[in-house]
Amino acid sequence: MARIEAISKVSEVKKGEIIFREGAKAHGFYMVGKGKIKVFKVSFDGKEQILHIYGPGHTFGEVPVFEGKHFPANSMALEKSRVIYLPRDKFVDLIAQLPALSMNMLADLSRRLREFTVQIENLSLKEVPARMAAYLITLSQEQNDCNPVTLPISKVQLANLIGTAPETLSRILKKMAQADLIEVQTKEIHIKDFDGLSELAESGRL
Amino acid sequence: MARIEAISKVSEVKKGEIIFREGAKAHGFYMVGKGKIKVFKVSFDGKEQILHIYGPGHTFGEVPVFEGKHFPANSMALEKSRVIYLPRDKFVDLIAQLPALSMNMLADLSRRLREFTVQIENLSLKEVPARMAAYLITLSQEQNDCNPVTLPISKVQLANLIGTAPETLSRILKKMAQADLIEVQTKEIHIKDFDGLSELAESGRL
DNA sequence: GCAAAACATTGACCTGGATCAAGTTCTCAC
DNA sequence: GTGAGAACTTGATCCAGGTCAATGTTTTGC
Repeated sequence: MARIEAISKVSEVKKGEIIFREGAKAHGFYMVGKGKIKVFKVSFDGKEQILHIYGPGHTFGEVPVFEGKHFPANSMALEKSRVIYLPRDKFVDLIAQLPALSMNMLADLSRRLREFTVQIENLSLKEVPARMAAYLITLSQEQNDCNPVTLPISKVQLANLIGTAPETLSRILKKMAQADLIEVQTKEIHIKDFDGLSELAESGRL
Repeated sequence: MARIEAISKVSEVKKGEIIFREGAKAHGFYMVGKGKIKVFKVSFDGKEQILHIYGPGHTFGEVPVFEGKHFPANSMALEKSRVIYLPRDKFVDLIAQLPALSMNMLADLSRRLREFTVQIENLSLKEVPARMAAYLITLSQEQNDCNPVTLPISKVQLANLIGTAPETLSRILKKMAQADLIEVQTKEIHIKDFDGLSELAESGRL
């Protein structure tokens, strides 16, 4: 960590600020120090699909460090954040010196590949209610099973993350509440029927 | 390569044979020697989404070598194939001895992450005609721009790869032919309007 | 070389979810 | 605190594409 810090450069970014754009030439990658960063794709007509949201301690934008020269997606701060920049060349030197670091990177990239397989499965094989249920379950686990869970992002962003429109998300939360699965209060969601939600995430229809 | 061969074990698989199932404990990973292997997810009600199809020389199933213990998806031979099995432990030893090998692995995993971002973009932000056009363009590049291109897989598998139903695929190929973009003859597709196809892949509506 | 199975096409129909439009409720800068 | 602008909800409408069913065409195993 100390050696990584020695080669890094910190910068503050405002909410809504772009860190990098898809296709831009990459000379290094980033780590989140504080705040939330979304990595996302944009369609021809402006629709957006979030690939991942990163919080403190997570790195992002590493793909072009190891392969290709350009970023495969865009990134933007979802709130006032601090990001740490790591120049490619110096990081590659560091990897050569520290074999453990390369094993960590391999594990990290593998974990992301696993996450992407889940995201592809969700987008292609599940309907919106199932994706939403799956998201709530993941969220509940991340927030160590406390109840109610707190949505960490706006519902517009959440819609972009699970691949739907805000209107649809709104309707589905309402239906989930009507089915006594959850109780929604702005950003707080109380999970009333965890098993029911799991079933919905697996196989379900609302 | 010689060192890799020394630790590997070859086996022949029939068309339709499963190599590994999602969730199965992994003790190593695979390389294709001959034939075609699909890696795919299956939904609760049996629908299938192909994540990738691997040909000779490509490795697959590495994710659990570096992270987690279980395969994140299923794999099956699309035709009579030969696969080479590489035991995890011996491969990890090899990586420790050969730093260049770990850089190759990092590049390989990064390339796949890049491919998955494209697949997520396609599934979430593009309609079926655009996905099909994009597939044809990729295929044409893979087959060094020769015309006509040859579909390497059945249309059922192709539908599972681009995330649609065979019926829809059929209708879209017909529409593309009507729009004078392509000419279809069983597995041969002659590309008549490459630019039109590119436009369709980017932004398009048919 | 032929039968059976797998693959592919076509038509009719239905539905999940996107889009558009119009309100309502939050939130945050001043 | 308050007002402007996000963010969110709700209703009405529409359509891409999935499903079902029937038929035609290739491929394959023997």
